[in-house]
Amino acid sequence: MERFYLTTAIPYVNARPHVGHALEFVEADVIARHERSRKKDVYFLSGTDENAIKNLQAAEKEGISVEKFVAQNSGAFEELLKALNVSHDQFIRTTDKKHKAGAQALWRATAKEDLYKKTYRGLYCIGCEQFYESDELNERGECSEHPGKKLETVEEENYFFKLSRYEGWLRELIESDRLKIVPEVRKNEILAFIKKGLKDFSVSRPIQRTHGWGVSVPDEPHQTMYVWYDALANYITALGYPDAGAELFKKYWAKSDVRLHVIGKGISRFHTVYWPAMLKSAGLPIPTVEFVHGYVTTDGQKISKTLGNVIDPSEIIKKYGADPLRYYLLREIPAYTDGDFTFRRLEERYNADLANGLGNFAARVLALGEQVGDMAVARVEREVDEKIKEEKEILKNKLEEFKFHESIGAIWDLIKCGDEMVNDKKPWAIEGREEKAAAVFNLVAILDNVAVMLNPFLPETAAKITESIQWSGDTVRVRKGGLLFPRLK
RNA sequence: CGCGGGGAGGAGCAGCGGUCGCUCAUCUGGCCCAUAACCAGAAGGUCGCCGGUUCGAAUCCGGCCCCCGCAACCA
Repeated sequence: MERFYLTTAIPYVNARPHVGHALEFVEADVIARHERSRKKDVYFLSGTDENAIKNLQAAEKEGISVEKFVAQNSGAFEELLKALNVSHDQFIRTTDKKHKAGAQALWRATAKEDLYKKTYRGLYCIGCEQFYESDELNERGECSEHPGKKLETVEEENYFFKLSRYEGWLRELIESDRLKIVPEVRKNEILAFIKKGLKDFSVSRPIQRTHGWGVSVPDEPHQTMYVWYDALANYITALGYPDAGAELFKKYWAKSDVRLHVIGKGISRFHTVYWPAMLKSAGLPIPTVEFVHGYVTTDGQKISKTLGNVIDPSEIIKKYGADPLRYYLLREIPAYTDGDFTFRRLEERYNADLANGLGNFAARVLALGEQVGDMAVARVEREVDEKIKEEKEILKNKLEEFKFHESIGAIWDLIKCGDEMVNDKKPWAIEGREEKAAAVFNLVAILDNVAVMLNPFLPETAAKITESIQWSGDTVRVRKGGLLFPRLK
């Protein structure tokens, strides 16, 4: 059986999840559910990245311990996954002991010549506890967060990773699609970045700055791993790396047919440049595909706390339900670029597509079905059958390219076709019971297939439809349930 | 000259060399199984501006204007 491993990125937990995180979770979930339905052996990982220095500062601001702080926020992410009905198999936290040990093992496995110590010298802001480049500062040479505070020139010794050594290899890897980056725009972006020349990057921080928060460098008690170095490792530590006997690691990393990372555009460099190089250095297989989605803006603006336009996805779910949010993210946000979220648009989509489209089609077919009672299972009309096959093919092909918005569109094309058929055949006016039942049967078949196609996208709704169509031997009976999506307002 | 994306009817998008297409909203007609839903049809655009290539350009080339991202710890 073909093996398929996929992951979401593990978000930072210095704040609660916003609607953008929901986009990535839902997209990854659609892939996972779709591949499972195609009888692939799927393993789906999500989790949280908790070892960043910034968590220390954020926790301090709220006056709680950093452990408690990250646990709280990590919990919020896990709850969001649940509320969205995401079907992940594991949720990893990078503060897990297992993960930390795994990250250290990856460090140890890294080729000796790739890790070296170097002195770093830069402008350091005591307030922010971070380095700044001179062009990031204002005219007086101060950071925007702490005006009036002079930056200090600080010198520290860090470990560096010899990324430069992998320049040619990475370029070939990506150009040849052995590591496939979707969409093309992102592939080109990364190639342009590589062609400019790769610099070695710092992979550790002195413990004075991290206060011991994070994963310590093996045999170097005074150094903490750079948070990205440990974070990226989550994709394999979750599977049991480095334990040689770890079944999951063998199955879903070492010998998997597909290793897919679903990530946002802001972190593509880490995933398509650093991460493959780190794995290569440690002699491990690299990912096969990386899908880079765009960002969700709200009212056309970038989501940011300072703008105060952060939308809490759990609020949307509470008000409209999980499937309507899933639908909006998948249909309204173009898969390859940024998309906008507004409540107005959500309500428009809800009424037009979910209530009037899907919901109403289901209601009229089920009502007709209930009228005729038991229907004989027969071959569906050729025309209908072909239409169903055609739309299923479109759905599958578009999904393989991660074009969620176009993929889900195929289902609505089928619904449209079903609606036309109802108007055209007028089953309610057919006199003979047999003829009437036969006409309705074709409509039920369409609805049934709509449910199957809908399953990866709107699992709750798909299940409701499936429940109301009862197949038993050579007859099928239909039970009209409540409204799938009551119209708003 | 830092890199990239984009400017299309009221809104959002597909098209990327051959009569501007789709969805939503609007109007008219049909239907009455259905959630004032569904079906058919209509109206609405000089495809950012200027110039060029071409028999022919939203589509290719050059210039300009305007938005928006990224620029090595943002999904």
